[in-house]
Amino acid sequence: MTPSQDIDALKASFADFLKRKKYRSTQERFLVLDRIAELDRHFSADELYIHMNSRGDRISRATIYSTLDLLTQCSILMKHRFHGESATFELSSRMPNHDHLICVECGRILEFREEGIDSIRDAVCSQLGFRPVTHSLQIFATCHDPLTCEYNKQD
Amino acid sequence: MTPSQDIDALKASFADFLKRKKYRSTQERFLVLDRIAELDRHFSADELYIHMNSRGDRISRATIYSTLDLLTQCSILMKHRFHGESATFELSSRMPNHDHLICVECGRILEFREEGIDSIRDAVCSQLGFRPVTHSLQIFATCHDPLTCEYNKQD
DNA sequence: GTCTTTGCAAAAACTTTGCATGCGG
DNA sequence: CCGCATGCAAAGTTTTTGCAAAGAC
Repeated sequence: MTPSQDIDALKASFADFLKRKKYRSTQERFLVLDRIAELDRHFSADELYIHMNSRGDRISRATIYSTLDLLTQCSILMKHRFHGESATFELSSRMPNHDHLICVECGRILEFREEGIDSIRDAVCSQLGFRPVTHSLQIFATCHDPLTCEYNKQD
Repeated sequence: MTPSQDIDALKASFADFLKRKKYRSTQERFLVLDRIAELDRHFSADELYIHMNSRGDRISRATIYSTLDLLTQCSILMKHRFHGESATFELSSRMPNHDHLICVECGRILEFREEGIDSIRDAVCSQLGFRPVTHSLQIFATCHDPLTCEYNKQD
């Protein structure tokens, strides 16, 4: 999905951010970015930690958390907080400008694109005197067919 | 802000939900709803626990968490997960259909209303075969004037 | 060489669970 | 009175922090 050629662009962008903020360019920070590109899906900090260590990288949770925070600061990563879960991350470039629909019955997460949201975001920001960085729209909904949902206590 | 006459409507709606789901109508559950209406703002589970106990109510965290979950299930409460924070709740009726803009520099949270979001939500749901329950739009942005933001490491 | 970053483990923050007691139906 | 709900404390999760050692500049 993400063409591998994009990874170099992400690394360049990350390197630029680190330099601007006077943070150091360490091997671990770029290794984390590599492995995230490899995963190419939603993931939690701990899932990434397990992925990397089972793959042979020796890296600590502290470094993972710290690097995820840096990557989120510079918008390479998008950080989501869906209900009841630990934080979920994904590459912003993986599927630009998409949002999420969460089934409140079974917890499924669907991705969708809706062009109109960007203009709403920009309008709100200019009205309140802010410069938009990013957004996260979460729609909570139930299946029309309750049989496909597992945890419906009512039926 | 929330007229106190609304509290009875909320209680009736909660009672109805409990009956439908065959949950018991306990004093604690309605007391929690009373105190939430009293707060009339965003709050975390622990803030409510402290509010109630410093007010003289003797209630446990377990009951708070359990009741907040019930109140969220029946849409009386809205549960938000902003970045890096514990879950934040608020009465849905407090300011219907509003969303949040979060300043990524200083963490301020502003509330706003934007009518267009509802139609986007409904369109997405009908397209994907879901029935909308609620939504949460979080816009992350920076102040135009960086001086009003505190944590900007760059300057 | 200096000073940030890392790894490790311990701690903190937040939430859930187990069990005995209490109260709603 | 039966059985779910509560209170308490303990355990579970997720994330952060302190400190010594390693690595970036």
